[in-house]
Amino acid sequence: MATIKEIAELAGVSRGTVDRVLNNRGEVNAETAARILEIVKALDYKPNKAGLALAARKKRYKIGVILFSENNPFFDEVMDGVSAKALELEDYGISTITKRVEFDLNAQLQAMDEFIAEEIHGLILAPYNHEKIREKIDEITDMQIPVITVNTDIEGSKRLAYVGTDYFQGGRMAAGIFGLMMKGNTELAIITGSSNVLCHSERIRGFREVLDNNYPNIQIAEIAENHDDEFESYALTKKILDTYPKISALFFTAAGVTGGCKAVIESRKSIKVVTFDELPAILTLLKEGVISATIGQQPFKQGAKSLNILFEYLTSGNLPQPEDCIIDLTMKIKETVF
Amino acid sequence: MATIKEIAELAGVSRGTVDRVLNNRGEVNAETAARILEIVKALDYKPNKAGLALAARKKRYKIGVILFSENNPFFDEVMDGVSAKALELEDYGISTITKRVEFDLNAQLQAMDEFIAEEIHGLILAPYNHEKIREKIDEITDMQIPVITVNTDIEGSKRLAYVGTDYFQGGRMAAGIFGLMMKGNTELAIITGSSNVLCHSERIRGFREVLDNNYPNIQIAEIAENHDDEFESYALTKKILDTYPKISALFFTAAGVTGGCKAVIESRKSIKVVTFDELPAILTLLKEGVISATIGQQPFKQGAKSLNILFEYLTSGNLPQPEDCIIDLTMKIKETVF
DNA sequence: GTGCAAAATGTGCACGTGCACGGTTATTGA
DNA sequence: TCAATAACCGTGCACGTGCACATTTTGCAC
Repeated sequence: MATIKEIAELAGVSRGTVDRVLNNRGEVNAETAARILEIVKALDYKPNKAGLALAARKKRYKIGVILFSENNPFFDEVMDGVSAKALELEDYGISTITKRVEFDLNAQLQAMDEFIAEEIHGLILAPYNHEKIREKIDEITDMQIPVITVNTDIEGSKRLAYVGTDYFQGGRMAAGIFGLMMKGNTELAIITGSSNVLCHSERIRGFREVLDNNYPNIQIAEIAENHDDEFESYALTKKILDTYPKISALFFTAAGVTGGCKAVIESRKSIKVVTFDELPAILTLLKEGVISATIGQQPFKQGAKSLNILFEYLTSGNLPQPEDCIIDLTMKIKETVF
Repeated sequence: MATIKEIAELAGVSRGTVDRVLNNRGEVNAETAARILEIVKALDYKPNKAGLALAARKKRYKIGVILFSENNPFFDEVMDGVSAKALELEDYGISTITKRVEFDLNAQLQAMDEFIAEEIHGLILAPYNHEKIREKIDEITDMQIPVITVNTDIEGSKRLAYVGTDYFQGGRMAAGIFGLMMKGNTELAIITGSSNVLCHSERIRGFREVLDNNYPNIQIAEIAENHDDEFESYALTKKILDTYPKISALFFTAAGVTGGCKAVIESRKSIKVVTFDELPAILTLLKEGVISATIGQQPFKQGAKSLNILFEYLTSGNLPQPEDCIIDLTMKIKETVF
């Protein structure tokens, strides 16, 4: 692997000149610069990471992390992922500050402002979906502070990248699972969350696409909306199971799963349930056979990936590859839980 | 983060003395050593990775990689994982040499001997399951060269770690998928490979465990053994489908999948097929709906993980955590293939 | 050709670690 | 008491990079 010193010797100049060319700092004779760049290209020079890290040790990067905290084990895992990566990158000048805020527009805006005041060098944000958040993200980005949206994207914002799953694809996957499980003409219902939350609407869109094209035998009897309230979801599910006796499956787009499952258990009917995430409560229901399958979003990986992207961007200027940012969905069934 | 220099200042000695204590090189006064170790512990000192890498740049680690090559796209992907990690670790003194050998005892033994002669510092091996390979692994390990078995383990050998999936768990997962898909009393057949190859026997063991305990409605009509020969598998499958007209599903433990599926297509029956891996041929069959689900073994990840474990061991002396070495199984259905 | 900026280039240090070498005390033997 | 030896410890360099500063070369007016 080539070093700056080697390039300098080959070009017949000193390390300093090569350095100036590589980091376009200071004036260098055009011919010399061209010669150096040629050698750089020929040797496929890439700066040594260890040397880079050592030299950059004086300037540390402070990364702000804003996640939701409403007794949400999902974001606990995102946090674990960030922390694990932070430990790994400690030697490379990365440190993190975290704020866990309620699911509330103003709380989030305030947290963002506080981080600006603290002069962070990058921000990882699980965003509340609102125009004002988009504006604030753009404002921060314009200050040369890269922002990563994690788990939920704010489309049209100037964020550096979105790290999370593909909601549409998640819906398709759920439909595929029902397609495997269900025989003959049958009905199912969808229990979803607030329709203005992207994850629900997109999952339903993907779900429908697969059903329409591949499984005409499966009909959607009703799409019921709850508001992340377990009791509301319980009542809703109960009513649906009473109203449509032919229903044999339920698709939860993520909200109110435990409440809904309570109604399923009480109904004593054989209902196939598919949902998202691998929270302890869901895994328990999976193990008990109430939930047939659950689609995981790898929150730990989302957290780790987010920080890694910021690290690469801040230390090397590397832009994230869009395909790297989309986290794979996983699928769990009873036999994969212990 | 503490450095050797800081520790030295606190202990009132020089960097050299601290270095001698940390790397137990040379003689140090017992009291001084104790004092230093106390400070080390108090500050939770961990050597700076960048400094370490820079200092170790003179001594490079040569890692040998032995994988099978019988037009096997699976090991191509393992190789890709190794290569990707190798690129990442290039700056930390890691280089790799690869040998792709046929599925043959002597070819593998010879490759191992050649690597010994080349004075490798570590070995990643997709082992041929044979007593002589176990002996050779032990011999290499006794020479202070760590060995990683990848994809298949050689149990009882002195290898540093096994990186790969849990075969037993893979069988359980397959059974779980059939459990979801199949209704009422029904029969299935298992198409497997050589019974002395661990992956087949273990998968069947796991498969049976789940069926016996959870799905008494599913009966195993026959377990047929082929020898990784697509035509043999085709004939075998054809015969089974003729012999047992009630059969509604096939479980391939990994060998002869395309041949078997050819017979399934020709039979024009509705047969649920579950198998392993995500080779192009299998993904095509999945997309076409011939295969219902396939269980992935993340070969890329296996390769990357193997090299990473060797790196950690060689540069820092870190021993791998057993739970880190077991690679998660993934599950793909039609809707997750593009 | 002399002076004098400006442009171009060279040099030295810091970062944290490993390691070779040299140096300074205690301890032993005569 | 003195030299010889062992036990113990300090110093300097290398590794690759970034950056501040020093130095040389060039261009230009007089």
